[in-house]
Amino acid sequence: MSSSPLTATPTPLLPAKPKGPLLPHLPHCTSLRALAQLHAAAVKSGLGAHPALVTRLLTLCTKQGAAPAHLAYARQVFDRIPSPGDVVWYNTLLRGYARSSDGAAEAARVLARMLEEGVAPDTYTFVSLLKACAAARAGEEGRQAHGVAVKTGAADHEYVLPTLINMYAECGDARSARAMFGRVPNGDCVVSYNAMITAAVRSSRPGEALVLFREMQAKGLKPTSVTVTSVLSACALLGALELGRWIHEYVRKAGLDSLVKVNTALIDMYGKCGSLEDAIDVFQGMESRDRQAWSVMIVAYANHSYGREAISLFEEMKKQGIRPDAVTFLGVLYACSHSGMVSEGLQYFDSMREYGIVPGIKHYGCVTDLLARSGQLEKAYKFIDELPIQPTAILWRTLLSACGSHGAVDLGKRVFERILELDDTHGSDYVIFSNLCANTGKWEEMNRVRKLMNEKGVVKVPGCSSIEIDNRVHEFFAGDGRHPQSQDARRMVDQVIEQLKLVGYVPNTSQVFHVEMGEEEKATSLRYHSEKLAISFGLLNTSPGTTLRVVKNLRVCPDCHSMAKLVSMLFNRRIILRDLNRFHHFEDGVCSCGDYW
DNA sequence: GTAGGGTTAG
Repeated sequence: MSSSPLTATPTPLLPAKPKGPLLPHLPHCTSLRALAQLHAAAVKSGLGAHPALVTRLLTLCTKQGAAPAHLAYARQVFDRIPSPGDVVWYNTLLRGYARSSDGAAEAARVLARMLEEGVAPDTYTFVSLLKACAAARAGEEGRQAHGVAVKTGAADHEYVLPTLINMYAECGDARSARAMFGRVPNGDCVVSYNAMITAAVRSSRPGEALVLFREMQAKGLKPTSVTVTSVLSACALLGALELGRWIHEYVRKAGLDSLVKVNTALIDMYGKCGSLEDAIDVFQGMESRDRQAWSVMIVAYANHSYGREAISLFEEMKKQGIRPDAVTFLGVLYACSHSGMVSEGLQYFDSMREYGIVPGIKHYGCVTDLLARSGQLEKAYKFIDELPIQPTAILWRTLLSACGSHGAVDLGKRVFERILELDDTHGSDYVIFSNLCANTGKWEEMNRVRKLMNEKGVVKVPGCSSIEIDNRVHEFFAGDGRHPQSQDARRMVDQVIEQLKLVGYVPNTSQVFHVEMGEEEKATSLRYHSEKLAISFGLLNTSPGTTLRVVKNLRVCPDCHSMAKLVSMLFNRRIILRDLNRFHHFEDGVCSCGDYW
């Protein structure tokens, strides 16, 4: 610091009439204090509003990653100028607001001042202004900015239109976004398509994203790296492995396979679509990897129940000097909780502090899961109860589900009541608790819960599983016969169950209970759970040694899990079973999750 | 200067 020219008296450093590359040391100075010093000196020598200095100051204060304090300082500098006449100054300041998440109101004030001063906004002005509105989800400011853009004729500019689309989409106004998209001449603008596709993915409408993607291809528009990353996200949401592979092929042909973001999206897609091998291949083939690339691979291992591998990757990442962030730690904690690595998980949780990461609700959720799954149920209850932040129903739900698998009906009742205080609309809470009652013989309590469930009109979603054989996807719903070969599949389930019984398989207790209660329909739907139908159908149509990839979009029940284990051994198949967003790999009677799930 | 990758539980 003592050798820095900034600590010397700054005044002589300022030439009377700065021109050309002003103050050679200025671009290197990033501390607010040093900047303030320079500006004060400039003001003193009457150069406070010198264009080159102001531009330089504003640029430094509003650059990527600038602290909010820098941005506030930029505003101060700007306000000191008696009558700013150069549109570039406004634009530079606005660029700063575009990069912050709460600068929409300030940005709108800057536009107002421009108009007051009679400075005409240009296309750059609107791009930054609209970006600021999008980042802050400020639809009202965005609409006003749009109005001004229309008046000045900037609204249909090739850079402004995609920004408008994005702004409306981010602010939740899909109709206006569509309307802006409709203004694109012939609809042949890749960036506008990208904005629309991205918006669809971000609001969880992956199907819509794919429709747009096909439409742009039909028009002969060439997908860019941005297009493929968004479309890969859509594939990940849908579990569309084949389309994902097709995009991967395109990525290779188009030479986009060296881009870190594209590869990260590929790893994520493969991980979420159930092909861990392909995810690993992409990761290993990368020339360089950033924090997100490492994180996404760790999350993929964790989601496939390969906890040890996730952890060793995390250690390798740190060794290579990449700093983990909040998401990386989520992957690590998740990995620990699914491999029964309780003490390691708690240690990693504590180590977050060393990286200056404040745990969020999701991290607390992982720790709850870690404690609860391993049977430390009271400890988990206390943990949630004493959180520094307000727990959500999700947190209690995690504990309730562990109470279910540990048969802890008394604690389960307390937890169930905590959940109802926060959210009484979630069907699975009633199901888990009533099953817990059934399994522990608390029939009266169980009937009470069922009645409550009917009173609340809780919606039950039928379980659905699909399996792909020879490029055809077969869909099965719990207990029903809508698949043309569902009768074959059912017969196969019965056969499989009979064979499994010989090696110690016991059908679950609630199924037995329903039969005893004369509730045939419920018993049937349990006997023919969608994943059982899909697995059995897979057995009918493949030969030993093949891999069955079964996608279930709801939770897999313990019964089906133990069935899949035995099937993998008895019928010599590898089974990859999707369980919500996780995957279980069954081989030779063993599951990758080690039954920690 | 436009658009893009990773986020608990059930």
